[in-house]
Amino acid sequence: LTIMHRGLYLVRLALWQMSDPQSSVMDECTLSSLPFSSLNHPSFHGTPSALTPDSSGSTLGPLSSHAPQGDGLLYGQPPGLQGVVRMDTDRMGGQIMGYPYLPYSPCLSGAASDRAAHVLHQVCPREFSPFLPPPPPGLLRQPPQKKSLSKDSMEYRLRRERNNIAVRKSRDKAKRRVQLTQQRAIQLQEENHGLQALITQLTQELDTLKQILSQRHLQRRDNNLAEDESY
Amino acid sequence: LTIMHRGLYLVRLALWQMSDPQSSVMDECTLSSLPFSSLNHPSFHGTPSALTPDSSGSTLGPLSSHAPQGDGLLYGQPPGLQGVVRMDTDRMGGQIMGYPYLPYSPCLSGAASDRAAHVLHQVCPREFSPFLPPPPPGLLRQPPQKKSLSKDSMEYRLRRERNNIAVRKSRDKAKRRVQLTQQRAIQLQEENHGLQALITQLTQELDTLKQILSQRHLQRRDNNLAEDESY
DNA sequence: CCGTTGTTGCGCAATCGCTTT
DNA sequence: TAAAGCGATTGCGCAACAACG
Repeated sequence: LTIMHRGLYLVRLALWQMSDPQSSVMDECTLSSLPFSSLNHPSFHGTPSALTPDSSGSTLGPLSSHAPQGDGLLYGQPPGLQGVVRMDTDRMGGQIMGYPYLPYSPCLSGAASDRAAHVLHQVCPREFSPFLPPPPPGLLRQPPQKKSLSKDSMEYRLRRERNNIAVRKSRDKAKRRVQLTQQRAIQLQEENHGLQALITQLTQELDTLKQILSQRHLQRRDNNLAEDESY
Repeated sequence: LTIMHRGLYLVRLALWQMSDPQSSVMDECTLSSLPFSSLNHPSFHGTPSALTPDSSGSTLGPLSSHAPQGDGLLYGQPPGLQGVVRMDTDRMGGQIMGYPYLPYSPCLSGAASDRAAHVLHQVCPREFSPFLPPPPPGLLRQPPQKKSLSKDSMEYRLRRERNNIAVRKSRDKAKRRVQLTQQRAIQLQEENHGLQALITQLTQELDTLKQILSQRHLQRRDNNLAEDESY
């Protein structure tokens, strides 16, 4: 079991790394264009999604609120709900080598967005709105109750397996993206150093020339003065 | 077991120092110091680790080999095993804002070090060595059988909860790191543009001065010629 | 509207690296 | 010196969405 496991993993990893993004060149700048959307909205909860078995999940509710270290009080409780903020990258055929990959997350700031998202989730959560009158009940299913796929159903396993594949693919893509960003940052840094050196050199040259010019100027003025005197 | 452990650790350390990708440039400022280790070894399998319950995992073995689309044949089988390459960042209090965070992955360049690790893995894998005679069985436990923590034991839940907290923390850190890298890349890019502009300006200035100087030169020579003539 | 693929947070298990015993 | 303990990482599967088609 595990041997196969490792073997297959190695194969996948090797193949992945073989892809070898030779982005080393990428000439000068580029990157400016940032076709990134941002900040999706939370959307509602009541949608049980098509792939939900008997919901006998392994969440193991209790025992989750003591936060051992002083990690800043965070990480204490197991939050719930996820994926409220997305970034909608890709969506054009898996373009990884396309430059605009830097601004991955739309909320480059606080890292608190997740928790914020959760809060937001709890704030405007449930149904359409508590302020609006309930829509005609004949047009919406309160509990959509799509399909309660049993855990051992073939359909369920098929869906799970497909999703697992998608997940692996997506994570590989994310990893590549991060690596590219890192490479790019390093490259940019080196480029920066080169440019700084060039600027230093140019500045020195300029200073030299300016000095020469001013000396000529003085010299010429002296000459003129001499001529005036001799006049 | 632990002997091999330490031995492999040394090997790993050596490999790390051998790899050292960006030894080429990067001399100037920061970023050069790469406190990132790399190349962990896989270590053995039979060790149930201290935190392993009845192993009634939800792996759900079968049904896992059809790879629907043409995703490149990868992502087909459910691999197993993980964490072959580590980087051992942090380890100083969670420093995130310190610059040296770019080289997250230790294999920024050829990505061959990973393969090397894997190879190493397959080369010296299983037990102490197939070539050595088995050590006195009284001194080593074949299946260490640390503790078969039951899934519902308090100890198990405590460990799980602690690990969950650590995982959340680690992932937050990773996310912050990625975001910082992106920010940094963007900032570097802007800086690059600024430097480019400066270079353009300096070059123009230099050209102008050079022209002026050459003109003065010509003028002075003409003057000299005139004087000579009038002489 | 429904089904499929892509993302993402989370928990689990395996391991690693380091400290303590 | 070896083993135990513990936090940190990471691959993986699951479930809930999100985005398309």
